[in-house]
Amino acid sequence: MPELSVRGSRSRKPIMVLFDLLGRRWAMGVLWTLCTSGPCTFRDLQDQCGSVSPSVLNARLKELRNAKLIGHSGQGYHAEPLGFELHERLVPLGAWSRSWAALLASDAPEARHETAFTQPDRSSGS
Amino acid sequence: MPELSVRGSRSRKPIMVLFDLLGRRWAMGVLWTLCTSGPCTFRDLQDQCGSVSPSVLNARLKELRNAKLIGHSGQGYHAEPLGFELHERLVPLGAWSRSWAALLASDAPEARHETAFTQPDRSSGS
DNA sequence: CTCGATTGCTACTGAATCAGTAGCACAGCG
DNA sequence: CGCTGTGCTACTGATTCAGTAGCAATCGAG
Repeated sequence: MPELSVRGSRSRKPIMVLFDLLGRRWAMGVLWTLCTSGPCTFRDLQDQCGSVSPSVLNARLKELRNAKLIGHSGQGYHAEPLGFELHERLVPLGAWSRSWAALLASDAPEARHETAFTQPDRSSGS
Repeated sequence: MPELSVRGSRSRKPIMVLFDLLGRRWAMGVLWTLCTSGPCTFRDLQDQCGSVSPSVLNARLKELRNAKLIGHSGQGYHAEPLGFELHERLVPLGAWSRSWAALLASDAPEARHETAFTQPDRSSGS
């Protein structure tokens, strides 16, 4: 029963519980898409998020639904009030991320092929 | 070379790049700890985050450093200006998470053993 | 310098999660 | 009935994570 042992939100602090929920592949992306692109169907979400695996998408959808962040109606999936609230707190991140990305790009122009974080090497100690 | 192929931040949008960076185990937790508990050593971080694997912690540390969010001095690891900026945007999440957790707890008091998201089961026992 | 303690980090194994593909059940339409 | 669209599950292989052990370097004490 890995449900009650592994991802036990290592802490009781709500912020850590939230980080545990959002710190999963596509969790924030799905919420963001649902809040910015309006209601989407399962397959719309797959397409807009870059062909996520249906298994993973379904898992995130269930978790997000259990967290009361999103819901599912006849028109597809949609963000619920709580989800929009969280999204509101995430919006500043979107603005900040742009200046941050610009700074990173200007600081290491030749190193930002893809992710820019997972460098192949950082040798040259000291 | 998984560095340039897998986690390609499925999108070019900075927000998705950021979500890709933060959407990993302990990424946000490490930054949060560094910003709230001040400079920490490698092992302090391990302890305060709940015994993270050194391999994973080291990976997050490298990514966060490449992202210019944190740095490493003689006194241990510490958040850099950029990291504090991001933390500032994360603080509202902390406040919101508390009311959210309270709502979730009052809505399903007997279901919030641990994570409250990963339901133990949903497919009738067969 | 040697001892012991601390720090930063790597290596290894097994488990959990993720990606990618195929396919099924159900509903609406002609 | 056949066709299309939607929601979702199952399966396999790859990636990531957890947990443990251990090593090189550093620092204070003797």
